[in-house]
Order: sequence, then structure tokens, then C-alpha cells
Amino acid sequence: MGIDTKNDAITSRDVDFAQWYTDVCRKAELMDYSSVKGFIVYRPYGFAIWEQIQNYLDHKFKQTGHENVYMPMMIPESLLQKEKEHVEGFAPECAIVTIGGQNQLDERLIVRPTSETLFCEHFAKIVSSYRDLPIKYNQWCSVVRWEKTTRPFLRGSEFLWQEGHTIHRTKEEAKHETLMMLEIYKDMGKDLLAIPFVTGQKTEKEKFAGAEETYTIEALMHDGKALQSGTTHYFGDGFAKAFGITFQDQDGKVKHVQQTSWGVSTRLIGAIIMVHGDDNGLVLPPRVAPIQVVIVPIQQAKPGIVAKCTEIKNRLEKIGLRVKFDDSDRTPGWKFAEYEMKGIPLRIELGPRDLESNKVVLCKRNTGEKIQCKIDELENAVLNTLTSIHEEMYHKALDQLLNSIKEANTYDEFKSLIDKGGYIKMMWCGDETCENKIKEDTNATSRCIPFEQEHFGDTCPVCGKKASKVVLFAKAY
RNA sequence: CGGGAAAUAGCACAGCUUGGUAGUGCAUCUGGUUUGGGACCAGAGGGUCGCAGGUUCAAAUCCUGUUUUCCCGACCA
Repeated sequence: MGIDTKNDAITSRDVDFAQWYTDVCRKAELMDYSSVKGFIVYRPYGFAIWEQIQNYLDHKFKQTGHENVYMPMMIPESLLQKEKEHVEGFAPECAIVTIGGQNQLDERLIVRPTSETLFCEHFAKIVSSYRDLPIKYNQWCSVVRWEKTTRPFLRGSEFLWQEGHTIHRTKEEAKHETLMMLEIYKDMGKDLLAIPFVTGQKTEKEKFAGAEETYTIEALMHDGKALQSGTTHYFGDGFAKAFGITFQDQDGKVKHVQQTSWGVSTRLIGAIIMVHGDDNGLVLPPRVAPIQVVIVPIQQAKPGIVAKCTEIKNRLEKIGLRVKFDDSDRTPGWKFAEYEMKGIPLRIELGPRDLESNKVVLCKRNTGEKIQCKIDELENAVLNTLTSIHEEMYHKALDQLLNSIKEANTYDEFKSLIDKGGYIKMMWCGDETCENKIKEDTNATSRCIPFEQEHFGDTCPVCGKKASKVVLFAKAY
């Protein structure tokens, strides 16, 4: 009924994107707010998406020789302060414990905002020979950063993530690791999330506190804003020197290790929502969807309906699919709307008409398209449809990304383009003052120096000096 | 952290101006009829009004503080 619709409907994506996003987060039952600012409850359905991401990445990490470990949550203040740039980068957003039990602590403890320092302290203890290298660790955990403005999944005071930390014998090996992990993240976008990422290097201004080089995967949201979705860092020997991580090499000399770190977070859930979602709610790419297929019975009281649905569920589970059969006494219309809100990629409808003709209706979440399918051919049809849903979603997002990238040859052109959203590519002199000016004038930031470089000018449109690199700018979350 | 708005049942809101200890719709529960796009009828349960103080015979309502959320800036994954 109309009233029902009014209460359950979400804000239109193009009317108020921010409100739409919040509505989807809550109505798709991904999260709930807690009573502490910036800390959210990850509800089962939201957490299940994270678990899919974890499963995918954990497998890739292990395939590439990484081991999972767990570091403490608390960092002694003195430890965090060992690397100058690092502490300066994180100090403003640290939560600090000053009391333990009943007593004031002698040394304050920082709730980890990231674990570089803990890994470094540990590495220094366990490495002595080149034979000990490389060490490739990963940690799944949460970190705390006292953010001033928070939004579910996109920016929280606490968020879940993985952080990889590796140390290597040579610069080449560490750099290779840094780029290999970036490639794994990019592949994850394409294979799992159906999100195309632009990859490239961060400018000096935007790189990680303490890193020598930072690389990034950048995605484009439906509202035209960019989202940094993951980063990998090459540290060189900066941390190794600060923390004394040394080893004796084959030539007998004592050397510092070469180090990397890399991470993605639950922010990826925000990316999925904002890249794929629509006015009916969430739209999940099939491979990351906790439930890939939902079976909705029509007139389920009629003989044979429930039995046939159960049979279909079993057959689909047998080929490895995640399937839900909703035999609750809700009406079909209610179930359609509910599972669309939750973004389940494929719905199977089965009623008396279907039973009679030995067919089912497949309905694709991403397009709404309905397809008749013979029950005998169900397995292949479902697998193929899920595959094509993934491909359609990826290519739609890719088209949006590519169409959004505009070239600016003058600063005026840049300023008018940047307000329309998307990425703007522009020649850049390499000077941070130009980035700062752009930030001040337009609120846009440099997102990355893309790997795919081209040359369409000799000067930086902002300052007029010589320019050799193309940089992508955008307004970002 | 600055500027603005908000907080009353699971959700969305009304009540506040002019104090007299809550109301509507949806949701929930029970029974029945239904079922191909958020069903219908009948009945029932549920809140002390974000939190903490204050004023008052009396506070959802007035005052002070505080927390959280949303929007806009500055900061960041």
C-alpha cells in the first residue's frame, strides 16, 4: 500500500546522495549506530559482506606467501614516537589510555591507529640474518582513529581492516611486493567487487606518514566523488633505521631491511554501496553477496510449491551457491522489495504457473530483467546469469569511470570541470603549492599519478612552470 | 574542531508557542482470509519523551549542561 511504501522507501539517490547512502546502510541492515560517535555496529548482513572480502583476500595473501599474525591493540607512546613523520601524521587522531585499573599509567598507551610501530619493534627482535628474510605478515584487526566527522563505513572512529607488513632484503624485492599487493587489490575490484579502480602513485602531499612511496586504488562513486579504497606503501629503510631492524647480509655487512605495508578496510563496503546501489537499495555483485540467490515462492500454500523450492535450493547449494529460500508468510511483493533493498543479485520466483510448466522466473537485481528458465536447466542458467550480472555491473561502473575522466588544459577549464564531478586529468609541475592552491580554490585533491601516463602539454596550468606528469584530481570522500 | 538542524514506541512523525505525567501511521503479536511488485479484516501488546541537573504543586513542553545523528567547512582510509 501507499502508506507502507512511504515509510519504507529510501531517499532517491539523485535527490540527496548522502541521505540515500545512510538510508541504504540502515534499511539493508548493514549497520547500526552505537552510542559512541563514529563507532558502529556491523550487523550480520554487513559483516557477512566483509567476511566475503576477507575470504577472498586472505586466500590471495596466503597464495603469495603471507602469514597472519596478531599484534597488541596498545602502543606505548614512546614506541609510536620513534619515527618522526609517522607520529606527526597520526598524533592528531589518536585515542590514548591513561588509566589502567585504578591507577594512572606511568606511560600513556595509544590505541593503535595502525600497527607499523608494533611490527617494527617485533621485526627488530626476530631478524638477524638475510636467511630470515623476507618476512611477510598480515593482520586482520580493527584500528582507532579519532575522526572529526564520521560516516558509516567511509570514515569511522574504529574500522575493520587488514594491514600487511613485510620486510625484505633488497629494495627491488620490497618495491615488487608493494606493486604486487596493489595488483591484488585491483584484481579484487575487478573479480570480486565489480569495481574498476584507477591505480597510481600518491603525490608527496598525499602519501602515507612515514612512507617513501604510496600507491593507491581509487574508485569513482555514483555522485562523481572519488574514494581512496586501498593503499600500498614502500617504506624504504626509514622505519628500519628508526627501529633498528637490521640483518647481516651474505657479504657480512649489517644492513637495514626494506619494508612495505598495505591495507584495505571496511570502507570497501561503502564503495560497493556507492558504486552499484540504486533507488531500490543495495545492489551487490554476485561474488561478494552473502546471499547470491533468493527463492521467493508464490502461493506457497498450494501443493508442491514449497517442495519444489526446497529442491531448487538444494540443487543450487550443491553447486556451491549461497541460497536463501524465504518461506515466511510475507507476501511475495514484500519479499521482492525486501531482497531488492538487500541487493541480492538474483531472485527466483516459483508459483503454480511455473510448477505446471516446469519453469521458474529469474529476476536480475541489477537490471530488473525477468527471464523464464526451465527447471531442468536451472544450474547452468543461474551460474551464467550470475556471471553476466557481474560482468554487466563491472562494465557499467567502468563506463562511468572512463566517461568521468576529463582533460583540463587550463586552470579555468579545470575549475569548471571539477564541479561537475569525476576525475580531471591535468599536467602538473610536481610542486605541492599547486596542489594546495587547487585544494583551496576547489576543494579537490590530487588522487594519484596514474600508471597510464600520457603527455598533452608542457606546462602546469596552475603555475605555468614545466610539467612532465599527468595527475588525476577529484573531490574525494 | 567551527557554523547550522535534529533527538518523543522498532521506523516516520505530531504534541512544546500558551507546563496538568503522550498520540497517529507503519512495524510487532493473535485469529482468519490472502499470495505473480511492499495484501485485507478483527483484536492485542509496546514509550515516560537522548542523558544529567535546575525552575515549579506539577516538565515531553521552560532553563542550563552534555551526548549522539544529519548537513556545510577544516582534518583523514
